[in-house]
Amino acid sequence: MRSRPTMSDIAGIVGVHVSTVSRALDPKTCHLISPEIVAKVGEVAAKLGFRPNAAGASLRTNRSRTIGIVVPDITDPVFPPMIRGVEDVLSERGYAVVLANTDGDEAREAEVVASMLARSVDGLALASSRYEDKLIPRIGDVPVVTVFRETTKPVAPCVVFDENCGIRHALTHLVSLGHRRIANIAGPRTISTGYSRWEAFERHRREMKLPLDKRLVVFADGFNEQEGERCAETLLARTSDFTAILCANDRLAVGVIDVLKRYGLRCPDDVSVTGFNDMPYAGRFVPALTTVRVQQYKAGWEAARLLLDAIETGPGRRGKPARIVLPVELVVRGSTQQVASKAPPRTRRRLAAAR
Amino acid sequence: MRSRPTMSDIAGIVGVHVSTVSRALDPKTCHLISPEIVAKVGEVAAKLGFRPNAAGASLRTNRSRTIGIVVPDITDPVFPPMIRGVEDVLSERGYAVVLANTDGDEAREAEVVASMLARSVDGLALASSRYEDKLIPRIGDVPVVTVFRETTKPVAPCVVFDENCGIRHALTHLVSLGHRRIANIAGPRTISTGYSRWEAFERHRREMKLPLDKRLVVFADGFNEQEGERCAETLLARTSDFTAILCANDRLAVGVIDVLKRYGLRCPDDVSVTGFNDMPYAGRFVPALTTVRVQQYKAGWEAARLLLDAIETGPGRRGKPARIVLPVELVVRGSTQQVASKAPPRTRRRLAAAR
DNA sequence: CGGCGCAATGCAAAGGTTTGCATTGGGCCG
DNA sequence: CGGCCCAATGCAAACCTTTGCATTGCGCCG
Repeated sequence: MRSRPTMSDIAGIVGVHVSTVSRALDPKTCHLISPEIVAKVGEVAAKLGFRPNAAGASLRTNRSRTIGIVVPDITDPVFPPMIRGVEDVLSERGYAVVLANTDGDEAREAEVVASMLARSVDGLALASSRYEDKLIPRIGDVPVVTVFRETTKPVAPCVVFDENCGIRHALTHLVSLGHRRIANIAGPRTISTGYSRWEAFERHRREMKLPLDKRLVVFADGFNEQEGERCAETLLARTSDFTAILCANDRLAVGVIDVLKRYGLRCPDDVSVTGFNDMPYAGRFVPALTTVRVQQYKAGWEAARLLLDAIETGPGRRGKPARIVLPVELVVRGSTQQVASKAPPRTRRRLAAAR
Repeated sequence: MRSRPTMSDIAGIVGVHVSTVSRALDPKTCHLISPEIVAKVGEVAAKLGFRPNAAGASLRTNRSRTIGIVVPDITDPVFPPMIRGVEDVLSERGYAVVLANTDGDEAREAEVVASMLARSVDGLALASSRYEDKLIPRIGDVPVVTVFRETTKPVAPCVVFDENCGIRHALTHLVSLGHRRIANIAGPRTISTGYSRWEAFERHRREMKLPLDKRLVVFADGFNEQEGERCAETLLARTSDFTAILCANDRLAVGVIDVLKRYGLRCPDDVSVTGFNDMPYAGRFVPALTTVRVQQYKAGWEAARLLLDAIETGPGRRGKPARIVLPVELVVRGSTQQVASKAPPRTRRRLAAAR
């Protein structure tokens, strides 16, 4: 069982020095070598099934043609399209992608980033950063971008969505349907999306002169169905004096709708609900989710481009890091509807009956 | 800007040889070194923020503590849970995961596998293999497992589902609802799941003495909604003499249901439809999908264990490779229903009207 | 015809870690 | 008290590639 052929093997066969082989095989340096030798080397390499040993190259060059992607949980449907976007850009340029999940845990994130740095990744795409992130500044000299999220201080380039605009669209839509008492299931404010969607809700609520009622705002501790359920329970325990619920994300909305149903409230007949992200299949749910569409794939795509720029132009740390804001789009579906004129009292009655 | 600290740096500070540092840092060899030195080395390493350079280690040992996962498309919801299962097992043991998509393209798969081999992955989990796979035998001496899929010749260990049992459950369920004329949207027979689900359908159709009608079987070229739509169109163009459609996977079923609706046929009122996989959120679709639940996460988990075994026990190529078959479970939801006594003629009439 | 420059190739070091073998020193047994 | 063994550590090679510099040989210009 011969082990993997190396450049020395090729050099031996062709009868040249190993450095010649190295140059012949590299498109950027093969012009230095006579065409015949380049041809012969290529031929022998192919016959032997030669594959350059990445470890050797990495050791010498301190680069690995590998980048890391860190997400909270690949099982959350918003991430796969983003990851795919990154991979599509990068694999075309010969980069490999190493992936890790953190479950939103800060310590775990530090671990996986360390493990990636140990593997000499050339760049990192973080979709798991917190709004006040302590980790990124300590990463040092490997390029980092954040995707879907950003940090309070612009410490790394980021690709984010126009959250403010998205929330404004959703709220405007609800108001145009006659809703005035609108609850907000907000995301965790420790995460930029959670924070800015909540902030946008408050801003536009004021501007649209909707009534202020602190009971109508509940903060989730995570972006998932379970938290959506918990928050809906909390909300309903406080009051049922609302006709619509704006949720900071689709999965929260799904959980909320489940609880409404459990309490005998129908969506959208009794309560309209909006989500955010337009996650895959959101249009096939029952009810089909009215939500804000974001370009998940594009975000990954842009993040990868940013990363490539940073990697290939070196540490151009001049001025502020780039901040790409992708436009969003409201998608109106079945989970929102014109407010029923007599909705609030009826809601209350049903709720009482369900207890 | 100091570059990354190395073992030499630590050795210099502590005043020992670099090999001593190496041994002190490795849990498997640190018993060879006096406890005081181990402590001091650990201390200095921590202070310096030392991270072993994986390239150096990999060069020396020919192992990288990295494994590769190859999937057709991470955007297909069945894969993320599986990937997560692999990662959970592996990351705990200090392995990193590199991920690649192939879009089911054979050449692309060869490419990404080559790129992973160049990076000295210690193992490969393939969810993209074809039934007659030419690639795996050429991989050589790095352990491979296939997940979700298998090959005709048992050339590598695999983790698959009990497809036969799943199809039997689905078919039994439909028959118990009074369906007799049942169409089959089968998957590509070039893929083991496609092949064995189709084969199981035929076997159990015979055993249950359901009528044989070749027009009722349509083969998809891929497991996605678009192919589901195409196949449904094909089926309807041939005949509408059926009351149920058994689909080889959920995404096909989703596409099928779309087309039925477009033709004015309601699911489940006019036609019952079953899927396979119970992909995430399949229970929230409209109609909620009756389908066969498979353990995606568990499959990844088992695959990772198999891989670890193979990696750590060396090439124990004795006997046939392991074949783990995970049990499945029928999940009855809203897309199937008792056959309407007058369904077939009515179906036909509606179909005619839609044209 | 001599010298210069350039094209093609060789040389050797470097990069960080691991590991078989060598060395040292101390303790223990005979 | 001498010899032996073991524990602790050092030494050096090996893993494979890249790359700055050296070398060679040839062609061309002056």
